[in-house]
Amino acid sequence: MSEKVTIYDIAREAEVSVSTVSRILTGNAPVNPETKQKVEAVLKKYDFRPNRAARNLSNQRSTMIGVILPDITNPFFSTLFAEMQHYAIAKDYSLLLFNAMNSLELESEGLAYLSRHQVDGLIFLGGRVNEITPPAAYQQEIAEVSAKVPTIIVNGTMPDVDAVTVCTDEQSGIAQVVDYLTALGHTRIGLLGGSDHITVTRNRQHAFREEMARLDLGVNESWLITDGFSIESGEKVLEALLQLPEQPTAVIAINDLVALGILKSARRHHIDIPNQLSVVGFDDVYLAAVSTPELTSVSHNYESFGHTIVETIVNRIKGKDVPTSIMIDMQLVIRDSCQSPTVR
Amino acid sequence: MSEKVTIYDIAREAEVSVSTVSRILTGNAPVNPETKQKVEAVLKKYDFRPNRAARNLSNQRSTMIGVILPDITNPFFSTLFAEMQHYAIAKDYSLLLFNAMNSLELESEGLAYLSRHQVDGLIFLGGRVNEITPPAAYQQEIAEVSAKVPTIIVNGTMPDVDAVTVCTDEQSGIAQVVDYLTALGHTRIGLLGGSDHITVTRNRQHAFREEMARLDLGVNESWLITDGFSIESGEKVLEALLQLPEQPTAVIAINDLVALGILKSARRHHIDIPNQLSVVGFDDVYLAAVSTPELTSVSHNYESFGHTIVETIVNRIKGKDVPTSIMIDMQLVIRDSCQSPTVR
DNA sequence: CTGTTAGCGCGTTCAT
DNA sequence: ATGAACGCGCTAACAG
Repeated sequence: MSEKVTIYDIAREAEVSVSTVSRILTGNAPVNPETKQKVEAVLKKYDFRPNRAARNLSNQRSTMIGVILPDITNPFFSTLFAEMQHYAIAKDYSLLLFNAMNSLELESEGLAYLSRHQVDGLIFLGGRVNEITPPAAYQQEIAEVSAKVPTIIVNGTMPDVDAVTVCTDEQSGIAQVVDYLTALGHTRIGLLGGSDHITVTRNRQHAFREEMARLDLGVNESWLITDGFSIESGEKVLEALLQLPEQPTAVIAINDLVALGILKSARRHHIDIPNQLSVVGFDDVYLAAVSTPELTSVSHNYESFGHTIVETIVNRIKGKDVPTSIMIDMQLVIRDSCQSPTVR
Repeated sequence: MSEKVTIYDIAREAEVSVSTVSRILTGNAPVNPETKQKVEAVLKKYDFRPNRAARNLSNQRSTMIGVILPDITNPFFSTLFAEMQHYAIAKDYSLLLFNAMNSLELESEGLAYLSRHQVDGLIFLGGRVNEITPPAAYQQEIAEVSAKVPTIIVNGTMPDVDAVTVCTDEQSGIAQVVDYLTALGHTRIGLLGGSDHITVTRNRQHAFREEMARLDLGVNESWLITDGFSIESGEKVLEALLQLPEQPTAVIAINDLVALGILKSARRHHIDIPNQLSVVGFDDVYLAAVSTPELTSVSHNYESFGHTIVETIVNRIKGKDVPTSIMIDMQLVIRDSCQSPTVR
């Protein structure tokens, strides 16, 4: 793989010393314009690429940023990853991905894996950082790693860990949804999906209760049903909802996959959406735009989300000061899955 | 990031030479069991991890395998990637992913990117290797890279390029679908989606014609409608089909996303699936199992698919002989989107 | 079986 | 502004 040509080769051919070549390559020191021209000619003659391993060894860094996430198959993560990679490469960093296959245990292997690779930074999405009370051992692992390498936790937290958190403004996102639904005339609203031990569930439920209270609307606690984050979970929570004596006229799903499950289950029960029930998703993954009906959802701005994450970790790596906590806006995207409640 | 301890440190503490430590680390030479015990004690006392950059520099390799694919957001690619990563790590290799965002141009950047990283091997999925007549420049790029680093092309080809190809047996997959549909009583079958300039489209159309011919069934060429590979494409091709004077009783979609689009469009037109039209997908992505109705599809065995790809590239990297072309079985997965044609 | 030593390719003081 | 020389951490050839 390596083009066997080294800086010695081009130094010889350009009749200068290796240090001069190195200086030109790194731009870390002034070089006479003329000799610079001469060397650069040789450089491009051989299409020279400095050896990465040697450079890493000398620099004591890898210019790689590790990413641990629970499931690259999930459109939320894959979309965000794609954006992050785009910006990372633009900033001359590489993203090394570890897919934990939804296993908190495997995340430990991921930590070891990325450690072995001496990544310069670490981005942790989902998984253990989303646990409301993570096992001490898991917490300890992250604490150790983050003590050595700049770490940023996305949409999660980890007590006693020195990491920057970048979160999307779920509070505002949920508030926007509630405002939208109530403006349509809904007062009976449910919040479906998620898991009780996961922070995003708690956060969104909390935001929901707050906004409902602000509008002087009551929350029917039996309409907060948790089960998980998958399409299957969405099917189940709607089934559960239908068992209840009373039903809401609108439901907010913890994420789009759950919303899609709700849509699927509703079809089976011949419940017309949005006519009989309004449904709102969360995350605005690309599937939201192609479901039937197309799903109204709360969107992360994936581009600026990914940009901010990478920007932040790079700044931390370079030792710049960065806020310990960053918030990204969310935005309601209105499609076809909601309407005013019909009088029944 | 690096635990400042080196093999010199442990050599000193274990009272041996660095080479002995190195030998133990690599297992490349016999070491006295006793001294081995002694050293290993020190090794784990410090939880020693050899510096990767140094090792790479010395070994002239990176133990990284580059992966270029068009869209990590596509469940086919993300699922396959997850499997490949799993096996790669088990074999002590790392996968460095480059997501080309559906741009053939960006693939060139990806090639350069992975080249810079001196990956030991390259896996190319989709994109230019799927073009029936790729631009010469693109072909040239891959030829140059594959001359230096073992390359494997998945479900595609590239003329005049020294690369191993690993393909799934689309021929058999399509045949299984046709056999299944005809066994149900269908004789009027269409094949929807894909693009004319893409090999998989051509291959599957070819397989379709062959199997239909083998069964003495005619192919209505107007029922082969191409548009693309997305959900939106699926919607469009069904719309186009409905414009035709005659319609098939069953359609095979070029992939599951197209099939999902067909399902969506059918709902809008109040076409009951499978009652009025049977639909079969291809790839068996996880969405197939959660659509309404659940989609009958042809499945790659993702696990053995990913395993084979990684196994093959690793063997090539190690200089072992590998077949230049490998075929992976596909398997029909029957769900709810097909039934016997109703008499109309 | 073990120790010594010379690279691997590049960045970087320290002189000049 | 430029060059000589050393260090980064590890492997492997060469002695012993």
